[in-house]
Amino acid sequence: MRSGEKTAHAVSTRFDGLPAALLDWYARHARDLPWRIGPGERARGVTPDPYRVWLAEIMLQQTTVPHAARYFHAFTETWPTVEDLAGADDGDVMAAWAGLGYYARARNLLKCARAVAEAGAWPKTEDALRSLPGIGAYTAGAVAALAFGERAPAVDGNVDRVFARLLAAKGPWKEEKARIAALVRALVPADRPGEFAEALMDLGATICTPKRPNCLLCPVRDWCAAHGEGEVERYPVKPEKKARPQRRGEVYAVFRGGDVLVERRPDRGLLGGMLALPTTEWLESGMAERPGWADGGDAIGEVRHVFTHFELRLTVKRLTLADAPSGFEWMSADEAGEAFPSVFRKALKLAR
DNA sequence: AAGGCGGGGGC
DNA sequence: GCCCCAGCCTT
Repeated sequence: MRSGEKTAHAVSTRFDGLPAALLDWYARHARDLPWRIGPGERARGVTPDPYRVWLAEIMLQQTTVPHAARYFHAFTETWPTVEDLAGADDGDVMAAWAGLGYYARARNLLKCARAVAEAGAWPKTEDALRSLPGIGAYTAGAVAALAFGERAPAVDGNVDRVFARLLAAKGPWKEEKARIAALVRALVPADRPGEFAEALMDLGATICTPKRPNCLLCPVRDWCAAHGEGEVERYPVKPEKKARPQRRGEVYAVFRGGDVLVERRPDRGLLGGMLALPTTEWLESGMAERPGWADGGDAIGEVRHVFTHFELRLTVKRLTLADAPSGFEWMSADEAGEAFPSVFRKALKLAR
């Protein structure tokens, strides 16, 4: 027997009964989330609004449920349909996303909404969804399964962890993830792909947690190789992370009455497209050049902020100017504070 | 294939 | 402090 056949056959019987056991558990323990319809409604043929499913999935990328939920309510209140969002002002959307992070998501959110509004309808297959801005492998599968009932897998960090444990996956993490993706695709039940996706995510979020998993309550424990080994928390085995370097710079809180000086950051790169305070470059060593108009300000303190790949210490200087330097403009400090990403919110709060 | 890209909460 | 989280895009 060729190894491919052997693997495929082993997979097909190894997890017999797991989807049914998982769905049975989900019928009793599904989380009630704002973008979901319950198992009961789904059984009566109700399907969720693709716009709400998509919006939630984008917000949930690398983001916790409680954090995303607050933004989900605000967005659906302000822009109830994808056509509403497509017609929104860019700055309004970026301001509404402020504080949620990974701002390329918001830029792609608008691109995607406008593409869908222009087309007049959502693409309804995994492959077609995958080609839209901001929709990758996970989100395409999730929207296809949840909103359109396609037999597609939704493999996120939760599902990777669950299957790393079921398989006691000891190999290189990249290879294990590819193996898991293929396995989950093969296991999706044709009649209930959306509930299967939600069930796996709920299992990962509430039972098969990163720390102290609750194996006693796990509906798929009988299939779990890691539980058999008695070392569930050992999995998944991920590559080591690199240390975060330190960067430093200055940021300027420049006031004119109740207004503060702001700029719009370029669309690419860190905090791209976001409203910002004037700042020097942020360097690991050496002193960044200070703009001439910023000489003479009072250093009033320091803010620290952690980004994905570096830690930042910013000296905050406060000053007043009569005229806005080229490239900057005045905005009410209250309004600016709402539209800033977190690092500039911290600096403004310190300076006020 | 690897690295850039936010932010908050749990422990 | 360190960990992780409903990942995607660019190079």
